[in-house]
Amino acid sequence: MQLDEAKSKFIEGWGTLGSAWGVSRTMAQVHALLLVSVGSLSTEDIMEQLQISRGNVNLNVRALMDWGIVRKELRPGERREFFSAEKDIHRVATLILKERRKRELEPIMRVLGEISQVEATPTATPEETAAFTQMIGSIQNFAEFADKAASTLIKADENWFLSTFMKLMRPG
Amino acid sequence: MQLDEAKSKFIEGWGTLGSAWGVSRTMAQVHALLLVSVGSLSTEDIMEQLQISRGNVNLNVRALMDWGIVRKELRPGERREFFSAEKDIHRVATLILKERRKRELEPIMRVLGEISQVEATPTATPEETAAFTQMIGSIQNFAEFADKAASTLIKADENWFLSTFMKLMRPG
DNA sequence: TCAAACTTTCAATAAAAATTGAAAGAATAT
DNA sequence: ATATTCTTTCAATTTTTATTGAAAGTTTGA
Repeated sequence: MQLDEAKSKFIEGWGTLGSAWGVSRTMAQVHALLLVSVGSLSTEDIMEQLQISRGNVNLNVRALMDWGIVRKELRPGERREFFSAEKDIHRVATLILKERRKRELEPIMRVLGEISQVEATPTATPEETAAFTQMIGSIQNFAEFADKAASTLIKADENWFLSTFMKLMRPG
Repeated sequence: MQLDEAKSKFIEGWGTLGSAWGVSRTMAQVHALLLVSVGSLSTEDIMEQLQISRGNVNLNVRALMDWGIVRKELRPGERREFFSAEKDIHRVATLILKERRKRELEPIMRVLGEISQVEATPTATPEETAAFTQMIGSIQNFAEFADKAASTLIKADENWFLSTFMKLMRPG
């Protein structure tokens, strides 16, 4: 397979994966393109390679910068902006986890906290109320567990990466 | 807060969370409704409580059954079907992880495997090709790591649940 | 200060996804 | 065999989300 074809397949696959996880296809594709590009790309480069409009590129590179996984790069003597992706995939994962935790875990935890203080009323049987409280409690517990697990995971991943890196540095 | 209000807030919150993770809002809401309902619900119950059409209910309960987190329940002497959600949240998480692994991890792994055999051509510099191969390799490694971590996590979670359960069973 | 070279914004438009509802299909009882 | 009750399907529609492109905004150099 040729490099260009391989890049296209990656961009397509990454886009599909993204949209399955609630990231817009184009945003994931811009990310993919920057991941497999050696230097940094200008808005026009991205427009051309993905066949999308200027506004769309601008929107998506800014979103990617909000996630902390794409950086703006300024070249001396050039007025226009260039963009490059964080290439360390472990850092990418960490940054995405942190951001999703803030955007999605925290809001649902707040809701769960609020509704866990449901009071017994004549409208609802005590059994119903108890069952509800128990379900919410177990979801809260699980969310806490998942949150801690994710933190541990990030650390484990860093260690794993480090040890792999060390092995590479000291082969044989 | 009253039970009804709390249930509504949960359904809304779960729906929002779902759509952030690539699950349709309505599907997540049907799941949420079943999670906080004590018995099992009929199609009409769901239609009424979520104010959605019959076809929509049918589509979404079947999708939830595909995920293995909702079951069809038949009551003796009743012709219509009733639905209930898996209430053990750890099992829910396990089932969702398994399904997403199959649906999303496996396809992207296949693509990564294919494109990792990119060959050097006159069109692309060796540096470009090498950089690409390295990036794909690190994504493959990471995906494998994440996959193993998820399996471990599920087991850890089961143990955690078991130990919590044991404590509850032997209090004081 | 002005012009040139960019970036950003946003109303209009297009595309994608979700939803409806009625008709067709199944299963069960009489 | 027919009626009844419920489930499933799917073309049409609605809603939501993404995209465009041109105008407005910004920065830099002369």
